[in-house]
Amino acid sequence: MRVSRFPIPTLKETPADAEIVSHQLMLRAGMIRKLASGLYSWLPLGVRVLRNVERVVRQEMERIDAAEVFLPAVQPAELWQESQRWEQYGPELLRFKDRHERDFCFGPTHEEVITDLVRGEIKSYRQLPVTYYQIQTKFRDEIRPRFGIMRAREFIMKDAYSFHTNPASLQETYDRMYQAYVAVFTRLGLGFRAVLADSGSIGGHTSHEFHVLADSGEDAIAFSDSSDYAANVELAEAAAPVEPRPAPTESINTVDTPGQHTMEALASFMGVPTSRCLKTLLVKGEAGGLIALCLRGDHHLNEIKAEKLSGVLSPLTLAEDADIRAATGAGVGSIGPVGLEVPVIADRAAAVLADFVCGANQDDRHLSGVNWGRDLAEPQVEDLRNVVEGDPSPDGDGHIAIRRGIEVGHIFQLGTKYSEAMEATVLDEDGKSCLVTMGCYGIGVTRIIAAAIEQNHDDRGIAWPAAMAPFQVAVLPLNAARSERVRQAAESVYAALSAAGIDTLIDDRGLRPGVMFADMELIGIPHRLVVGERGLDQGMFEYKGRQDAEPTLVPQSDIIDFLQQRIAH
RNA sequence: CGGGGUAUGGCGCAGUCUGGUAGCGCACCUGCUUUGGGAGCAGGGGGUCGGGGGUUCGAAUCCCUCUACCCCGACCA
Repeated sequence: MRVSRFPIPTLKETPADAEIVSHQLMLRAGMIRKLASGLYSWLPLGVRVLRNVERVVRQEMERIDAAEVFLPAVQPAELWQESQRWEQYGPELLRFKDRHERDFCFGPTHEEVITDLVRGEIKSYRQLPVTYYQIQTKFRDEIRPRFGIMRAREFIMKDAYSFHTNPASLQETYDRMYQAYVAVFTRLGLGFRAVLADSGSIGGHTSHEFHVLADSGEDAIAFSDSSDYAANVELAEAAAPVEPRPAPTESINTVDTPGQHTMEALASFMGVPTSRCLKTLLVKGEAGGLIALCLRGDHHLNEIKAEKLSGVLSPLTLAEDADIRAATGAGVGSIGPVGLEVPVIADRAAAVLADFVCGANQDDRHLSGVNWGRDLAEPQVEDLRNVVEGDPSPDGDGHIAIRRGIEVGHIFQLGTKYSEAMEATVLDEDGKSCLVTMGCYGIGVTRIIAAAIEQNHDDRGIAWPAAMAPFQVAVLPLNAARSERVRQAAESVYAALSAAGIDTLIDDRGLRPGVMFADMELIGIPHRLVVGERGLDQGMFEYKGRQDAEPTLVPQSDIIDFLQQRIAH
């Protein structure tokens, strides 16, 4: 392509409302422009990157025999009512009516549509297993779109759905899909990890997320420092302390604690570490009453773990202030489990505290020297908290380290959640009707692009991994307007590279060298070829890789071979 | 939705407190010079100051109201 006919509107200045580097660079490189909150137009350069990512994804899907489909973005409410998700999904689901006042939504995902398709088309176990996939625009009305393309409302996703007669077959496809994901992210040149994950609202059980490791990531990933254990912090088990609870040494005592409403303030006021304080949270129970959740003062509640406990309302809902006062006689900040008339569930670490500090259920008063089993009943003990750096690894090998990750893929074993709700059945060998078992597998195609930039940039701009680069080579003629020799040499090498099947961009804008250099570095073209009088006098082109410190001279006659080799690895 | 902030030419900003009819840098257009790391000089075009209402002789500036966008928290590929 010629830059004169392939507009790349680069920006010298960083747009004020772009927070993270990938967002800034995508705007500056002229890949995207914002239309409205969470909605972006893709310019020609961005589209080329997008197509490259899609191509790799398609190839790896085809390699494991997944078949591509294209599904409606607009979906009828009836389908979502069948799966119960019309009610469950909440305001994130963009709903609207057509001219006949019929309810529709813009698909945030396609489980319902694909299940509907399959139940109509697949009748026999002989047709299974089968895997469909789609690469399409989806829409989620995010509470807070941010970070540009990273958390947009409209985004492109690859979703695959597999259908089976039994869990073993699902496991087999799941494993192949896992390997396909490893292949996709490896080919795209990303530093990533597969981690154990929660399956969330989509349902099902076994689940892995694929995360690109980056400090700007929105997810916290727990790793073992000595084994290959990796899990989303949401899911990582906090092992029970090995040390037993110490014997009580203090007696219970009521202390006036005016104005001490945070754990930090309370701990310093009482002269104890926050790890000797007990934090009590009141949440709504399934039966309508309240349930007290107790944690060590230095630990944080894991809401996903909490809402999975029987008796606790899901989704987890904190009690209203009025209900808290009615149940405890005090306000938030002064509540504790002693004398409380509601069920008490303590985190494993909180359950081995002795002589601890907790709220007295009277405003501005706390208790010190409190002990389970002596001053109040032994609580129900559960894993309630987020793991923290230094915790023992749940697999018993090593200790937990926590890093940030960008979730770019997620695979689930759905089981029969959707087939049951939507009555997707096939006839088995015995001619009996049985529910199909499903898996689903997502890749955030647009998000991958932002994640790749987070991992591959420097102070000059983007440095694309080869598989994503919008062009492989940039040909830069210096002073072509003054030198017919330069112009012709540049045109002929451009033609030769293009003929050799190499994606090449020639900067024929006739700008000063510095501008071309800066633009090509900003947009991240991996290989740069400078054509100037100086080099031509020696029969040379000047080559520089995006990450190279110094250019190298390459004989004109060798240039195609030379570049093909560079591009190949 | 709660808390904080912003809105002035394509982009980045000043001007707002203390009302007097809009400015700077970059970008854009023309000409000349220049040309191996974002050129120089000269000339030029472009803004209902987010919308509506009000106060005033006069509003970017003060008051009311609406909207959009950004940041911090709860949602997810």
